[in-house]
Amino acid sequence: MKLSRRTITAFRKKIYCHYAAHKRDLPWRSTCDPYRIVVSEIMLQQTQVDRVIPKYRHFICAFPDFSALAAAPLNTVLSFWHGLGYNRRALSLKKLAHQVVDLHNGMLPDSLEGLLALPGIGIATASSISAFAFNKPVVFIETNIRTVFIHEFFGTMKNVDDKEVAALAEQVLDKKNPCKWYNALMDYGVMLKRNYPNPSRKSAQYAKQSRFEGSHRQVRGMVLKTLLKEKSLTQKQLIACIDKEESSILSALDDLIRDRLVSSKKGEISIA
DNA sequence: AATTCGGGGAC
DNA sequence: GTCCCAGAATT
Repeated sequence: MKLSRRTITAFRKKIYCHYAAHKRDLPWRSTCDPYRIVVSEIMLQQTQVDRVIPKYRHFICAFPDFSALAAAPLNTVLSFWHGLGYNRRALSLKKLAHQVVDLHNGMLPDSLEGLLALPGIGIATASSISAFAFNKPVVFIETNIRTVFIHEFFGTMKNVDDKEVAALAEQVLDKKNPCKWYNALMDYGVMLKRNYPNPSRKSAQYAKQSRFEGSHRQVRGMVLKTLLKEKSLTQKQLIACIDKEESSILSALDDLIRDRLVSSKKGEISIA
């Protein structure tokens, strides 16, 4: 879809007007420190803003820079992470900090390729960091952005492909102010979701998650939480702590060990 | 292209 | 109860 000059101008004006009136004041918006932007972006992966805010503040306070995070015990990092979910992100983030310190002299790479080479960073996060930390005019899509374009340009159409969304995102991007632009765009998407049934359901990329209650990842979470509290346990003790079938506990434990979140040495199980 | 990974709050 | 979340890594 090729947009006219007038459409582009009007669209930008609408987004920026909404931003001027309803901008969200978020803690990671008051900094350009690449470390803080990285922490916020990783935390925000599949995790709602309201839940990230307090966690982000505590995390930054406890681990103020890459070297502090790299030096911290995983146990401590995970205890700050608890409540955010997707605990592998915490491990990836800590590894990332190590790499930045050891391989990049403490400076976060500012190229997309450099960012993509870091653990836990995919194309969406690499692009977000490029925009928010380095103010680069990259084109990217995440759920709020997808919401805006589907709602504004695709009407009742279903199975809208991200390639079509990206083509629009490229045309309307304010290349002089990418950081501000994307913040404004995302805030507009948040507003839309409050007022309409989630427009992202009309995306070809839309998929509903499997239920959490009774799931394997629920047991994983319980095992990890138990180990954070008890520090070190035998397999038998661990099983006694968790009200689930022994087989599912052991399976979850295996997965956690495979992910290197947990280690088992001489029968003693603990956070890696 | 499909799965898996967490956990909490809004509804 | 259902839905969703500033996605990434693995298969």
